[in-house]
Amino acid sequence: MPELPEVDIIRQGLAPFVVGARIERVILNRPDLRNVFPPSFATRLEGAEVINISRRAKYLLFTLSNNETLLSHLGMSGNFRFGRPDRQTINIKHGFEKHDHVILELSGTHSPTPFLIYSDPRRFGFMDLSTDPQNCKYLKKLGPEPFGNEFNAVALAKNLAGRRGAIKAALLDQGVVAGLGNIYVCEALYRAGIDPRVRAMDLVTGSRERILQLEALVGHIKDVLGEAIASGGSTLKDYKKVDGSTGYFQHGFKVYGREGETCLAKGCSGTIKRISQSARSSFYCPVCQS
DNA sequence: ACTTTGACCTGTGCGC
DNA sequence: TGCGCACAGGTCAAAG
Repeated sequence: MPELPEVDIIRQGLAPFVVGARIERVILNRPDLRNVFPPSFATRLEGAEVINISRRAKYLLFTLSNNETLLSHLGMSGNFRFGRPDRQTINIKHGFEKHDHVILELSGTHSPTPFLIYSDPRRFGFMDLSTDPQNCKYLKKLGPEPFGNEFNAVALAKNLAGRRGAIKAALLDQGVVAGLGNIYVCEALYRAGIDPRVRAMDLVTGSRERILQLEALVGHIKDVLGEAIASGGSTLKDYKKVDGSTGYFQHGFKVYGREGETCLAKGCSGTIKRISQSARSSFYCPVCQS
Protein backbone atom coordinates (compact mmCIF):
# COMPACT_ATOMS: atom_id res chain seq x y z
CA MET A 1 0.00 0.00 0.00
CA PRO A 2 2.00 2.84 1.27
CA GLU A 3 4.88 4.70 -0.26
CA LEU A 4 6.59 7.66 1.36
CA PRO A 5 3.63 10.06 1.16
CA GLU A 6 1.17 7.60 2.65
CA VAL A 7 3.55 6.64 5.45
CA ASP A 8 4.12 10.29 6.22
CA ILE A 9 0.39 11.04 6.33
CA ILE A 10 -0.02 8.18 8.78
CA ARG A 11 2.82 9.59 10.87
CA GLN A 12 1.12 12.97 10.89
CA GLY A 13 -2.18 11.37 11.86
CA LEU A 14 -0.67 9.40 14.71
CA ALA A 15 1.59 12.08 16.17
CA PRO A 16 -1.00 14.13 18.11
CA PHE A 17 -2.35 10.99 19.75
CA VAL A 18 0.72 8.90 20.46
CA VAL A 19 3.40 11.44 21.37
CA GLY A 20 3.29 11.76 25.14
CA ALA A 21 1.07 8.72 25.54
CA ARG A 22 2.10 5.64 27.51
CA ILE A 23 1.83 2.10 26.21
CA GLU A 24 -0.07 0.26 28.91
CA ARG A 25 -0.57 -3.05 27.22
CA VAL A 26 0.31 -4.82 23.97
CA ILE A 27 -1.85 -7.52 22.51
CA LEU A 28 -0.55 -9.75 19.74
CA ASN A 29 -3.22 -11.76 17.99
CA ARG A 30 -0.59 -13.87 16.21
CA PRO A 31 3.11 -14.62 16.68
CA ASP A 32 4.27 -13.01 13.46
CA LEU A 33 3.64 -10.69 10.56
CA ARG A 34 6.21 -10.97 7.79
CA ASN A 35 8.70 -11.78 10.54
CA VAL A 36 8.24 -13.31 13.95
CA PHE A 37 7.97 -10.59 16.59
CA PRO A 38 11.26 -10.17 18.49
CA PRO A 39 11.64 -11.80 21.92
CA SER A 40 9.76 -10.04 24.72
CA PHE A 41 8.23 -7.68 22.17
CA ALA A 42 5.21 -6.80 24.31
CA THR A 43 7.19 -6.57 27.53
CA ARG A 44 9.71 -4.17 26.06
CA LEU A 45 6.89 -1.86 24.95
CA GLU A 46 4.69 -1.95 28.01
CA GLY A 47 5.16 0.94 30.41
CA ALA A 48 7.14 3.04 27.93
CA GLU A 49 6.15 6.53 26.91
CA VAL A 50 6.21 7.55 23.26
CA ILE A 51 8.62 10.47 22.97
CA ASN A 52 8.41 11.03 19.23
CA ILE A 53 7.21 9.51 15.98
CA SER A 54 9.24 9.96 12.82
CA ARG A 55 9.64 8.45 9.39
CA ARG A 56 12.62 7.12 7.45
CA ALA A 57 11.88 5.89 3.93
CA LYS A 58 8.71 3.81 4.38
CA TYR A 59 9.40 3.02 8.05
CA LEU A 60 7.67 4.57 11.02
CA LEU A 61 9.86 5.03 14.09
CA PHE A 62 8.31 5.36 17.53
CA THR A 63 10.98 6.68 19.87
CA LEU A 64 10.29 5.43 23.38
CA SER A 65 11.29 6.61 26.84
CA ASN A 66 13.04 3.33 27.66
CA ASN A 67 15.75 3.73 25.02
CA GLU A 68 13.94 1.44 22.60
CA THR A 69 12.62 2.44 19.19
CA LEU A 70 9.67 0.64 17.68
CA LEU A 71 10.14 0.25 13.93
CA SER A 72 7.03 -0.39 11.88
CA HIS A 73 6.82 -1.13 8.18
CA LEU A 74 3.36 -1.31 6.61
CA GLY A 75 4.22 -3.58 3.70
CA MET A 76 1.48 -3.50 1.06
CA SER A 77 -1.63 -3.50 3.20
CA GLY A 78 -0.70 -2.35 6.70
CA ASN A 79 -2.66 0.37 8.44
CA PHE A 80 -3.17 2.01 11.82
CA ARG A 81 -6.46 3.15 13.29
CA PHE A 82 -8.00 3.76 16.68
CA GLY A 83 -10.53 1.03 17.38
CA ARG A 84 -13.70 0.99 19.37
CA PRO A 85 -13.95 -2.19 21.38
CA ASP A 86 -16.95 -2.25 23.66
CA ARG A 87 -15.79 -4.98 26.01
CA GLN A 88 -13.07 -5.25 28.59
CA THR A 89 -12.02 -8.54 27.14
CA ILE A 90 -9.75 -7.94 24.22
CA ASN A 91 -10.05 -10.38 21.43
CA ILE A 92 -11.02 -10.25 17.81
CA LYS A 93 -14.61 -11.17 18.55
CA HIS A 94 -15.26 -7.86 20.27
CA GLY A 95 -14.80 -4.76 18.20
CA PHE A 96 -11.81 -5.90 16.22
CA GLU A 97 -11.57 -7.26 12.75
CA LYS A 98 -10.04 -10.30 11.15
CA HIS A 99 -6.68 -8.76 10.33
CA ASP A 100 -6.14 -6.69 13.47
CA HIS A 101 -2.83 -8.26 14.47
CA VAL A 102 -1.34 -5.82 16.99
CA ILE A 103 -3.14 -3.67 19.52
CA LEU A 104 -1.43 -1.03 21.63
CA GLU A 105 -3.50 0.11 24.59
CA LEU A 106 -2.52 3.69 25.40
CA SER A 107 -3.02 5.98 28.36
CA GLY A 108 -2.59 9.73 28.62
CA THR A 109 -3.87 10.41 25.11
CA HIS A 110 -6.70 12.39 23.55
CA SER A 111 -7.16 9.70 20.92
CA PRO A 112 -10.71 8.62 20.03
CA THR A 113 -10.14 5.33 21.88
CA PRO A 114 -7.18 3.99 23.87
CA PHE A 115 -6.70 1.17 21.38
CA LEU A 116 -4.27 1.78 18.54
CA ILE A 117 -4.79 -1.10 16.13
CA TYR A 118 -2.38 -2.32 13.48
CA SER A 119 -4.22 -4.13 10.70
CA ASP A 120 -2.53 -5.87 7.78
CA PRO A 121 -4.44 -8.38 5.61
CA ARG A 122 -1.43 -9.52 3.59
CA ARG A 123 1.01 -9.43 6.50
CA PHE A 124 3.88 -8.09 4.41
CA GLY A 125 4.49 -5.48 7.08
CA PHE A 126 6.53 -6.04 10.20
CA MET A 127 7.49 -4.57 13.53
CA ASP A 128 10.79 -4.74 15.34
CA LEU A 129 12.60 -3.03 18.19
CA SER A 130 16.03 -1.45 18.20
CA THR A 131 18.11 0.50 20.67
CA ASP A 132 20.19 1.93 17.82
CA PRO A 133 17.72 2.43 14.98
CA GLN A 134 19.92 4.52 12.69
CA ASN A 135 22.42 1.67 12.54
CA CYS A 136 19.98 -1.21 12.51
CA LYS A 137 19.82 -3.57 9.56
CA TYR A 138 16.68 -1.94 8.15
CA LEU A 139 17.82 1.68 8.03
CA LYS A 140 21.55 1.28 7.51
CA LYS A 141 21.33 0.42 3.82
CA LEU A 142 18.83 3.11 2.84
CA GLY A 143 19.68 5.83 0.37
CA PRO A 144 19.00 9.54 0.88
CA GLU A 145 15.64 10.96 1.90
CA PRO A 146 14.11 12.71 -1.12
CA PHE A 147 13.47 15.90 0.86
CA GLY A 148 16.90 16.01 2.46
CA ASN A 149 19.83 18.11 1.31
CA GLU A 150 21.78 14.94 0.53
CA PHE A 151 19.39 14.16 -2.32
CA ASN A 152 20.52 16.05 -5.40
CA ALA A 153 21.67 15.34 -8.95
CA VAL A 154 25.23 14.59 -7.88
CA ALA A 155 24.13 12.08 -5.26
CA LEU A 156 21.62 10.42 -7.56
CA ALA A 157 24.22 10.18 -10.33
CA LYS A 158 26.60 8.49 -7.94
CA ASN A 159 23.98 5.92 -6.98
CA LEU A 160 23.01 5.21 -10.59
CA ALA A 161 26.53 5.03 -12.00
CA GLY A 162 27.39 1.66 -13.48
CA ARG A 163 23.90 0.28 -13.17
CA ARG A 164 22.96 -1.51 -16.36
CA GLY A 165 19.38 -2.21 -15.31
CA ALA A 166 16.40 -0.01 -16.13
CA ILE A 167 15.94 3.32 -14.36
CA LYS A 168 12.53 2.09 -13.20
CA ALA A 169 14.05 -0.76 -11.22
CA ALA A 170 16.84 1.44 -9.90
CA LEU A 171 14.43 3.99 -8.44
CA LEU A 172 12.50 1.24 -6.68
CA ASP A 173 15.76 0.26 -4.95
CA GLN A 174 15.57 1.90 -1.52
CA GLY A 175 19.35 2.15 -1.47
CA VAL A 176 19.30 4.56 -4.44
CA VAL A 177 16.70 6.92 -3.02
CA ALA A 178 14.47 6.14 -0.06
CA GLY A 179 10.70 6.02 -0.07
CA LEU A 180 9.69 5.70 -3.70
CA GLY A 181 7.38 2.87 -4.76
CA ASN A 182 5.72 1.78 -7.95
CA ILE A 183 3.25 4.64 -8.26
CA TYR A 184 5.57 7.55 -7.63
CA VAL A 185 8.39 6.13 -9.74
CA CYS A 186 6.01 5.92 -12.70
CA GLU A 187 4.75 9.43 -12.09
CA ALA A 188 8.21 10.96 -11.60
CA LEU A 189 9.59 9.32 -14.76
CA TYR A 190 6.62 10.62 -16.72
CA ARG A 191 7.18 14.16 -15.48
CA ALA A 192 10.87 13.93 -16.32
CA GLY A 193 10.14 12.55 -19.81
CA ILE A 194 12.22 9.43 -19.20
CA ASP A 195 11.27 6.07 -20.69
CA PRO A 196 11.22 3.62 -17.76
CA ARG A 197 13.36 1.19 -19.80
CA VAL A 198 16.30 3.56 -20.13
CA ARG A 199 19.45 2.12 -18.55
CA ALA A 200 20.11 3.86 -15.25
CA MET A 201 23.78 4.50 -16.09
CA ASP A 202 22.83 6.24 -19.32
CA LEU A 203 21.39 9.10 -17.29
CA VAL A 204 24.86 9.57 -15.79
CA THR A 205 27.23 9.01 -18.68
CA GLY A 206 24.92 9.28 -21.68
CA SER A 207 24.07 12.18 -23.96
CA ARG A 208 23.72 15.77 -22.79
CA GLU A 209 19.99 15.29 -23.04
CA ARG A 210 20.11 12.30 -20.71
CA ILE A 211 22.09 14.21 -18.11
CA LEU A 212 19.57 17.04 -18.22
CA GLN A 213 16.85 14.46 -17.69
CA LEU A 214 18.62 13.22 -14.57
CA GLU A 215 18.80 16.72 -13.17
CA ALA A 216 15.11 17.27 -13.90
CA LEU A 217 14.24 13.92 -12.36
CA VAL A 218 15.48 15.02 -8.94
CA GLY A 219 13.10 17.97 -8.94
CA HIS A 220 10.19 15.90 -10.22
CA ILE A 221 10.66 13.28 -7.50
CA LYS A 222 10.51 15.98 -4.83
CA ASP A 223 7.53 17.63 -6.52
CA VAL A 224 5.39 14.54 -6.97
CA LEU A 225 6.02 13.33 -3.43
CA GLY A 226 5.32 16.78 -2.03
CA GLU A 227 2.10 17.12 -3.97
CA ALA A 228 0.99 13.67 -2.87
CA ILE A 229 1.58 14.54 0.78
CA ALA A 230 -0.36 17.77 0.33
CA SER A 231 -3.25 15.68 -1.04
CA GLY A 232 -3.24 13.24 1.85
CA GLY A 233 -1.59 10.45 -0.14
CA SER A 234 -3.11 8.13 -2.73
CA THR A 235 -5.93 5.73 -1.95
CA LEU A 236 -6.21 2.88 -4.43
CA LYS A 237 -7.80 0.22 -2.32
CA ASP A 238 -7.36 -0.06 1.39
CA TYR A 239 -5.08 2.82 2.28
CA LYS A 240 -6.73 5.14 4.75
CA LYS A 241 -5.49 7.85 7.04
CA VAL A 242 -5.55 7.27 10.77
CA ASP A 243 -8.93 9.01 11.01
CA GLY A 244 -10.39 6.70 8.36
CA SER A 245 -10.55 9.25 5.55
CA THR A 246 -8.97 8.60 2.16
CA GLY A 247 -6.25 10.44 0.28
CA TYR A 248 -7.02 11.95 -3.07
CA PHE A 249 -3.75 12.19 -4.98
CA GLN A 250 -4.91 9.21 -7.06
CA HIS A 251 -6.92 11.78 -8.99
CA GLY A 252 -3.63 13.46 -9.83
CA PHE A 253 -2.05 10.43 -11.50
CA LYS A 254 -0.89 11.15 -15.02
CA VAL A 255 0.08 7.59 -15.99
CA TYR A 256 -0.35 5.12 -13.13
CA GLY A 257 -3.36 2.89 -13.78
CA ARG A 258 -4.19 4.71 -17.03
CA GLU A 259 -3.31 2.00 -19.55
CA GLY A 260 -5.07 2.59 -22.87
CA GLU A 261 -6.10 6.14 -21.97
CA THR A 262 -4.88 9.26 -23.71
CA CYS A 263 -1.83 11.09 -22.43
CA LEU A 264 -2.79 14.19 -20.48
CA ALA A 265 0.08 16.34 -21.74
CA LYS A 266 -1.04 19.36 -23.76
CA GLY A 267 -1.06 18.54 -27.45
CA CYS A 268 -0.03 14.91 -26.94
CA SER A 269 -2.28 12.25 -28.40
CA GLY A 270 -0.19 9.33 -27.17
CA THR A 271 -1.78 6.33 -25.46
CA ILE A 272 -0.54 5.26 -22.04
CA LYS A 273 1.15 1.87 -22.19
CA ARG A 274 1.66 -0.72 -19.49
CA ILE A 275 4.69 -2.97 -19.50
CA SER A 276 6.10 -5.38 -16.95
CA GLN A 277 9.49 -4.64 -15.41
CA SER A 278 10.94 -6.59 -12.49
CA ALA A 279 7.53 -8.22 -12.20
CA ARG A 280 5.88 -4.85 -11.56
CA SER A 281 3.67 -2.82 -13.90
CA SER A 282 5.20 0.29 -15.43
CA PHE A 283 2.92 2.89 -16.99
CA TYR A 284 4.28 5.46 -19.40
CA CYS A 285 3.53 7.58 -22.45
CA PRO A 286 5.59 6.36 -25.42
CA VAL A 287 5.39 9.82 -26.98
CA CYS A 288 6.39 11.97 -23.99
CA GLN A 289 8.89 9.56 -22.52
CA SER A 290 12.03 8.59 -24.35
C1' DA B 1 28.97 -7.18 -7.62
C1' DC B 2 24.92 -6.64 -10.07
C1' DT B 3 20.23 -8.09 -11.89
C1' DT B 4 16.24 -10.81 -12.24
C1' DT B 5 12.95 -14.00 -10.40
C1' DG B 6 10.19 -16.13 -7.04
C1' DA B 7 8.31 -16.23 -2.53
C1' DC B 8 5.81 -14.37 1.11
C1' DC B 9 0.00 -13.54 2.02
C1' DT B 10 -4.97 -12.20 1.32
C1' DG B 11 -8.45 -9.97 -1.28
C1' DT B 12 -10.74 -8.51 -5.45
C1' DG B 13 -12.28 -8.45 -10.05
C1' DC B 14 -12.67 -10.57 -14.39
C1' DG B 15 -13.72 -14.19 -17.96
C1' DC B 16 -15.79 -18.52 -18.60
C1' DT C 1 -22.92 -19.24 -8.41
C1' DG C 2 -18.43 -21.01 -8.69
C1' DC C 3 -13.74 -21.60 -10.41
C1' DG C 4 -9.32 -20.25 -12.00
C1' DC C 5 -6.41 -16.70 -13.04
C1' DA C 6 -4.18 -12.14 -12.95
C1' DC C 7 -3.08 -8.54 -10.26
C1' DA C 8 -2.26 -5.31 -6.11
C1' DG C 9 0.98 0.40 -2.73
C1' DG C 10 6.95 -3.94 -0.72
C1' DT C 11 10.98 -6.42 0.47
C1' DC C 12 14.16 -10.17 0.70
C1' DA C 13 16.60 -14.46 -0.37
C1' DA C 14 18.06 -17.19 -3.95
C1' DA C 15 19.44 -18.00 -8.44
C1' DG C 16 21.49 -16.42 -12.67
